[in-house]
Amino acid sequence: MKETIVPDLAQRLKLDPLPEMASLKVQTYEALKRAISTMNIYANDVELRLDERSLSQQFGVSRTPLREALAQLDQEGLIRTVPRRGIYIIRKTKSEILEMITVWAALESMAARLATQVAADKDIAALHEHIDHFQRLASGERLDEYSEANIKFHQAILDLGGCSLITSITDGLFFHVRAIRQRTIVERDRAQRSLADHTAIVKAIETRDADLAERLVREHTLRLRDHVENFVKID
Amino acid sequence: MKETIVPDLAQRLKLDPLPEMASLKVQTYEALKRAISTMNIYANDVELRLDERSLSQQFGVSRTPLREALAQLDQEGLIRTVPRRGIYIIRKTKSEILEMITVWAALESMAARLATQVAADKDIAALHEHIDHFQRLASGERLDEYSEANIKFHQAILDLGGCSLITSITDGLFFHVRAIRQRTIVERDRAQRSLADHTAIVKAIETRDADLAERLVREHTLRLRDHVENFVKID
DNA sequence: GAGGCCTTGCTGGTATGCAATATACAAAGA
DNA sequence: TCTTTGTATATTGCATACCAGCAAGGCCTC
Repeated sequence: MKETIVPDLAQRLKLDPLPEMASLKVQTYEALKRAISTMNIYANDVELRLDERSLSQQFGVSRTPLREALAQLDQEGLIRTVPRRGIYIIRKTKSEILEMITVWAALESMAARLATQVAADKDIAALHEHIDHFQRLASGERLDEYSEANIKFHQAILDLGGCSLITSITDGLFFHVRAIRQRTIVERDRAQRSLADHTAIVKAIETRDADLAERLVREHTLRLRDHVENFVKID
Repeated sequence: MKETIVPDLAQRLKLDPLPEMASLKVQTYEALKRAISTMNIYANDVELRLDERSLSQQFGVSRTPLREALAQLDQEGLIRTVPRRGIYIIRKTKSEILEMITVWAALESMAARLATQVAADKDIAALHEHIDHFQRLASGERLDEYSEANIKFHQAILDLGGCSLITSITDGLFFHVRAIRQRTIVERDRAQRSLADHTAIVKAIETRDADLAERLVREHTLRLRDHVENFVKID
């Protein structure tokens, strides 16, 4: 294949990277998901019912791409469409939340195990930044920022496992966990305990102790599970 | 709420098991999934491309419910639709298969741990039937039946964990694992090893040894992972 | 006045037509 | 002969119209 001067010319002209116009289905899906995650689903006064036609008007698209977006959200468990009744935003039950944390524990402990085998030293070292950030926020007042930093740390470990399927599953899980974040009363002693746990976890990964890392992650997350089970009221 | 005699009457009349006319979308979805699972995706001569119009004619439905079914299969990772190009049946890459087995290992080991805590004795005892069945088939010739019995055993453990989210995720995983079953060359010594593993796993669950059960399940499944990595050619 | 029946409107489900675009092929020019 | 460009075709994305089922409210009957 003979190379022409076109590629160089294009770069020199700083041509449009890529408009990358996403399909209306995807746009609508993301807009809906953002809207659902923004609103506090678990408040009592929110309207849980959606309407295809009014939504299509608000978004300025026809019902077809909207319905495709809704179908995807339905499969992800964020909404539920009942034929000839309506479309409802789903509030996860407490037992469903507990199951999600259980799966989270299983996957992250496996990711930690994998991390001890495949992660690069510098990537593991980067975990300390998460701990520092977490520590700063743990003594502060901003509960949501603290919670977000906590999730970020765990996502970092999940990434370190190098298993994209694990991260994609847990991403979906964290969406729901975030939604009930405002319901979780995080005491300060729990924050200190979490900090100690995180430090121990990083140390275990650094020393490439697969069994220890797995156990610490599992126990840490299952403790959160027990905490939610005992102290969080959802239904 | 006043109870009427209708429920009893209905049962007495052996009324329709389930008229429950599923929507065309669901029917199409299930038909497509069945078709995909029936055909050997990994054969070389299969047509990997689908066509909306011809499919809608074959199923006798319009494109709309068909597209919704396709969108769901797309999200599940069975197919992939490329705009203005076509719809393709996806062959999972080897690394994707390995990741699925890794997640499987993580979830089943957690399920085994949960089983030691929540499962009833009689349900655990029922595992022996799976082992017996597996043993009979392990020495036979029918590779697919052997493989199916193997999956059934693992699904039984997953069920014993009592976590429906785990079972729903692994169900999706097993679909793909089944698809490459015909590609896996299962040697007989592996079958014997599996049988020993299964027996040890059941024993660990029976004695309510959470750590042991989890470890045995994890190591057993990760061994399968290594086996696939080393001896199965997919791409 | 109360209860049952019927009408009507609202809802999601389905079918189909139009638009946009990526690909392949053919034809024309260098 | 090779390259380029125009066009035809094939394919999905999107929009609109219609259909069927359920719920609520009004009306009729007892």
